[in-house]
Amino acid sequence: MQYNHKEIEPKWQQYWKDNNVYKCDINKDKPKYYVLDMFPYPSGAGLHVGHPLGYIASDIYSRYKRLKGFNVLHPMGYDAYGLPAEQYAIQTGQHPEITTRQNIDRYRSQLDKIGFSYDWSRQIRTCDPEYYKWTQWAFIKMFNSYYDTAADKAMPVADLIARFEKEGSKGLKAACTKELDFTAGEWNEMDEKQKSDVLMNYRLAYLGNTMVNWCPKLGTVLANDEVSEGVSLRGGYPVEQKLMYQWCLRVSAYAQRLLDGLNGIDWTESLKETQRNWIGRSEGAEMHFKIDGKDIDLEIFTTRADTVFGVTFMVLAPESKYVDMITTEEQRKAVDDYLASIKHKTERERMIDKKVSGVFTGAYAINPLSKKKIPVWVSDYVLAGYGTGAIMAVPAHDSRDYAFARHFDLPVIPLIEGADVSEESFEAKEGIIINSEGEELNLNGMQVKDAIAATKKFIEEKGIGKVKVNYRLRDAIFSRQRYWGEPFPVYYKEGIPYMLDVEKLPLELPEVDKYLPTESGEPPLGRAKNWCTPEGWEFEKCTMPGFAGSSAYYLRYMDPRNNDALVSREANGYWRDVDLYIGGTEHATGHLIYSRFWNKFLYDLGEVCTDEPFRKLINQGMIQGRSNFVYRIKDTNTFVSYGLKKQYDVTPIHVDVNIVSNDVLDTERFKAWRPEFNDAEFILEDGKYVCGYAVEKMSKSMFNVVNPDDIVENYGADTLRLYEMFLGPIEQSKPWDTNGIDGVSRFIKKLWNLFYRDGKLIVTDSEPTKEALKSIHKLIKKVTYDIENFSYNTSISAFMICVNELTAMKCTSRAVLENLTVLIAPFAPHVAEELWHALGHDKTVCDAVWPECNEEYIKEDNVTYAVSFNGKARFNMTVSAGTDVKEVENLAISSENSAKWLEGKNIVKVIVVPGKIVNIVIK
RNA sequence: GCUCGAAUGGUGGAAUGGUAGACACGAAGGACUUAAAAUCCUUUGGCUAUUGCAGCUGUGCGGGUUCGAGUCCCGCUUCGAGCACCA
Repeated sequence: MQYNHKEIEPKWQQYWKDNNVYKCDINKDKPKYYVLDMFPYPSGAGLHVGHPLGYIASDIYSRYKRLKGFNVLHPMGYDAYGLPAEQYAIQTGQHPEITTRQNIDRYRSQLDKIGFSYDWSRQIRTCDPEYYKWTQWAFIKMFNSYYDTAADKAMPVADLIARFEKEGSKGLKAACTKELDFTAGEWNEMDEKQKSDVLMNYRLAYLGNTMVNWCPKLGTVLANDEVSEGVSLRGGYPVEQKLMYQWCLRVSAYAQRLLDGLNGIDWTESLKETQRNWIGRSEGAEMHFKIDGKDIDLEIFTTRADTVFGVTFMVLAPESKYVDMITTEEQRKAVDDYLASIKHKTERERMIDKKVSGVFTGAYAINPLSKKKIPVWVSDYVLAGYGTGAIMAVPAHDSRDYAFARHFDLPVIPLIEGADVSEESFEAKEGIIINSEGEELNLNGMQVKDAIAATKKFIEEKGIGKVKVNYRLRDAIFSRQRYWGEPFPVYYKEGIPYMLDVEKLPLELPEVDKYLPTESGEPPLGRAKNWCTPEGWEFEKCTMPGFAGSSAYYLRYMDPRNNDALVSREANGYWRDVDLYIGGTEHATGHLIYSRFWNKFLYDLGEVCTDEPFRKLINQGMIQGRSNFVYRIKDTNTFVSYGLKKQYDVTPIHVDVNIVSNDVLDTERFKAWRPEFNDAEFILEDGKYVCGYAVEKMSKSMFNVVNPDDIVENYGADTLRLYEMFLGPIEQSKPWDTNGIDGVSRFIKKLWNLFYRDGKLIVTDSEPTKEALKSIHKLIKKVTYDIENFSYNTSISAFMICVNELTAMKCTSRAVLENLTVLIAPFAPHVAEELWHALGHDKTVCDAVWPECNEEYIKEDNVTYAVSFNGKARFNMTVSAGTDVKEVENLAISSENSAKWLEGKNIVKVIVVPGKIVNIVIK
């Protein structure tokens, strides 16, 4: 039998399916292991060769762990809600459900061809009502919870109400939108609406008036992680700031826990760093500056408390509530004009426009330490959303304050010895403090670090301010003015939102006639008929964002068909958390933050048993495209080969990489490719047309998309799997280049030929030779080590070496080849299954046991030392294994080869590294 | 601007502080073949030798630690990623 992937791959895929080989259930006799891929959004373009990279890596690990005796949970599903299907629906009128289902089917057939070991019985789709029931359920739970900052966990809102009834807001420690102050009596006097508004201030899922990223083109709001540099991540449309009444999740309440949790999990340092940046913790102080002549405390946040004596003015964000309160009559018009001038500017325009602008309010504040009067200004360089929306300006030591001071000719007082502030600000946080002596506090002569601490202590004691930690992480805006998403389980009665009973879930997405907003500007759900409770109360018309459905899907896989709980206690107690999670870095500040938040919330509720959902995470690199170019001589239809193009005036044109091999163009197929090239002529070099190349994003427009189906068709799934892993470390981004694939293809054939010659099985029961045992046990050791360290490319190299060795020694021993088959099974499951059965096994190779390395076999008989003089290797010396170190030293010195190096020299010392090197230091 | 990574042949990439370039691609030469494909063998970092065994040099740049540095430390350069009027 010849190796024929077209025959064996469909055969074993069918066998695995028929025998439910990859179905897994709770089995308390085995340790569990949970391997998860980030589930895909099924786009219309199908999979390209880059998508399966992470899936192959996780599949190898799953199969390996199974052979190691673990009960492995390895599921797959689809993140089915998303904008592209909806955009397509708007254009064509086709229901997004239909598009989504078609795309899912396409994905599934592509995935099936690669031979993954998913337990498809656990498949989930986020758009299935039985799935999103639990997304809605979690939302209700969040609505009914608040964050107790004393207990540092989520608690029921019912407890909060009980507390308000007894003692009002006194002494409450809770995450909130703004600090409220009321007595029990006041609370009990409030009507339903007022109470609802107060509670909204604390709920983890709340309705709030927030500045949102509004994208007019998409007709929806977007979360911070869905916007980059003022444009939407999807589509690249401009995004503007708008105040809207929206559902939000109080993610910020979990900021510190999200930060702390990073320390205990096995993620790459760069990914953790990205999350730390995103959470953006900064430790500082909140201070009060009195407004001169008014009973107003201006609250600011600073990380540089030591610089208070250098504050020469203050700045408010244009949106700050203080602006209106303190502006004097004389300045009123100037301030109003300024506010109007920036109001029509979008966030993006504000960012691009780095010109200094601002206006004086007419008011003065009193510096609490120096007691000096300082002017208060308004400027858009201060952000409303961070800190308190007001700053104390220290132009000597902050570049933005410096620019502002220079522009409006405000004083600059240097505070650090030797700092030259004539040209620019001095921002280093070190040096000796000067010019900082007040009536009660003197910082002069201190180091910056000590001065910060001393100032913080002082202001706390005097009640001028308090130490405060600020986070950049904002609450997640949870409403989308879209159709294709989870409906909120919310209805409104007289303007007050109420949650649907959990028993009535899921609240299914209704049908609409069109997927556009209504004429009155309501979201598409405004078109749904009878979108209200039986009593006639209207349902929420927004839907949930993309990250809603992906925030807890890993929990649902544990118990996907449970209709009574997101996941049963039993299933969650057994599977616990994801041991290995593989996916792209692009989710670092989106999904991976929301998921961790969601999980921590469910943990607080006692619904899940682990605080962190993903124990180890690997980011697979992006596969880029490798585009090819042909060079057309201007105004002709003649194409010149790469090496000769300099002699002509040429235009590079993208050419389909599928008609190019090793950068050599198939000219006949090129002519047939497109009508305009039918009569193309070529100027060749060495009889070939050589193309240029470039690394670009893999996309249709670059003609560099390589489809995994084509590779499977031509080379087989096993070759595709091996080659994707052989390309380089999984975490590294790299361009796809099909050229090297022949190498792994040859390897599989060589492996096959160890078992078959002239179509006949040549495996014998003969005793394996010592060399064969050594070769295979070295392989066992190497491959085991490499898989554990996700270094798949080097383990494939080891396979190649071993197969070459066994071929050279004509090894036909069953014992050796059986081990080889099990070792290759995670990488190339089809060929392994075929060979395993050929060796006479009835059961699947998935039930085999991973072989153990026997060190006895790989012990070297002889050990070769590199003998060097002063670190320069000069000759090799072979001694028998186990030779005493002292003896090795003597042999090296007395060797003939040493003679000329030692001539007339003194030996200073001799260093022997066991099994490796002898270095003789001479003088 | 701040933070984190990375830099090794023509290419993808190997190297617990111990003979740098494993493995693979590509290229060159050869064998088999009427021919091609497939397969197999040899060479392949650079330079000098190749009628001589060999020698020198070499992991972005400059220093340092060490008997010994691609690997550790300090200072740069370039590229990539994240954050960014965040006070």
